[in-house]
Amino acid sequence: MVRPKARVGGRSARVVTRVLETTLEVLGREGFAGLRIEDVASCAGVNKTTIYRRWPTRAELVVAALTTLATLAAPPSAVESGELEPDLLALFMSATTLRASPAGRGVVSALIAEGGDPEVDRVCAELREMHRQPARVLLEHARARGELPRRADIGLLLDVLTGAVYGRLRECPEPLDRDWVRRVIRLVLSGVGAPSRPRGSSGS
Amino acid sequence: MVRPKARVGGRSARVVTRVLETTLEVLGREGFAGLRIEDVASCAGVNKTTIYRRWPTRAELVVAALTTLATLAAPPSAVESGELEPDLLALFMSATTLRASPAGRGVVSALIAEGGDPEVDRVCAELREMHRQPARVLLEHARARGELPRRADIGLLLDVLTGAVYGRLRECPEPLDRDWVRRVIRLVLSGVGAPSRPRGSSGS
DNA sequence: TGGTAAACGCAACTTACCGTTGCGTTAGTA
DNA sequence: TACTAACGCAACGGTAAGTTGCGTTTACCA
Repeated sequence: MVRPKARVGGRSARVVTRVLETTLEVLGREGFAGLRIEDVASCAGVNKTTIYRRWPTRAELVVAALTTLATLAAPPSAVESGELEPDLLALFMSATTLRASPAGRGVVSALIAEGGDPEVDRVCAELREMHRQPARVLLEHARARGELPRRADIGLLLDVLTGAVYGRLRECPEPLDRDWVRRVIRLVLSGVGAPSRPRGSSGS
Repeated sequence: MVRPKARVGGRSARVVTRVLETTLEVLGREGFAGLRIEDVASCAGVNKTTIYRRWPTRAELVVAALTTLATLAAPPSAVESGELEPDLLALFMSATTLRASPAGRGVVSALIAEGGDPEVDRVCAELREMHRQPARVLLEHARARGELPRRADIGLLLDVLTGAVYGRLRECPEPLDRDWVRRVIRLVLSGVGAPSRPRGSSGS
């Protein structure tokens, strides 16, 4: 069996990068339902045949775009200041930061959208779990150092926090209101029995 | 100007009812993206031309289905026992009850889905607000009788509660876990400073 | 009870996008 | 420089959207 010599550099790599990047852009503009292959092709300056040969179905294209461009799809590594509330706030606000770039909007729309296609849904669920992970770490560290009670249910906290934030992101396209996010975090942390910080002394 | 005699009873009414009901069923099965007019037509035992003449676009059909069948789309009138936690629990669990009927699944999918069409999205937002209303009333009554502190932010409570529940409904199709919903409610109510009920004595 | 026309069924049509195929051309690799 | 993987291009068939014309059914009213 003669292994065909794969061409990894040069034109092929350029095409792959451009197509996947454009896919995320169009995904952010039109959503999954409105994503047309020919639209992606023309925006990427590529013939649609090229796309079909590499990614047979629309779902595979979107899956590839979300998984391959890991640098974009990956959640921001949380910078821990050591205080739970401002760390969580910074983390959740990063969704708004992510939306600043065209491809980032595609990632966010994948985080909050139902694709309709089972394979796409699976990848979106993975992506959501990836984005939950930094928050989970923050909560676990906070519990380890006593900022959260030892019996705190971190899974439940994550469900409520991410549910509220993603729900808000889904319902209106405007950037997150920093103060609203802060109040959500305070409400939930206070519910689990975390010591509340004074109302005024929050870093902007 | 001769007013055309409208035909409200008989065949026309039967057709309208059957089509709109079928639309919700198909919406629950396939989602908005996968809803095909010809599919609705055949399932309703009606020619597709009939649908197009009455509802020119797919969006208008879905909007009509969601708004006209108000008895299905309407949220369950909350039966107040006088205690906040079990009332909220019963209210949120009704989403699962709603899903028992084929058309109810269409309503639920409209509550949690992004349509892609702006008009459909607007109606879905209205529908969500309709379903938030009973919970809002429960919370306001609870605050009025002192079960919640006077300074409790009811809008915020609703954002967090519905965000968590709808997020859960969206991510997996299984019925809501009653105990999980109860823990969400307790977490949030405890956060706002509501007196917590004993852990065991909840009317399952 | 019969006449009128609103509403429906049916078939044929255009349009749009999907996804495929064959073939010529470009450009990475040896 | 020779080879060929990968791309561009054009044309194709398939499916569903949405439209139109016309004949048929049937609700409404005199």
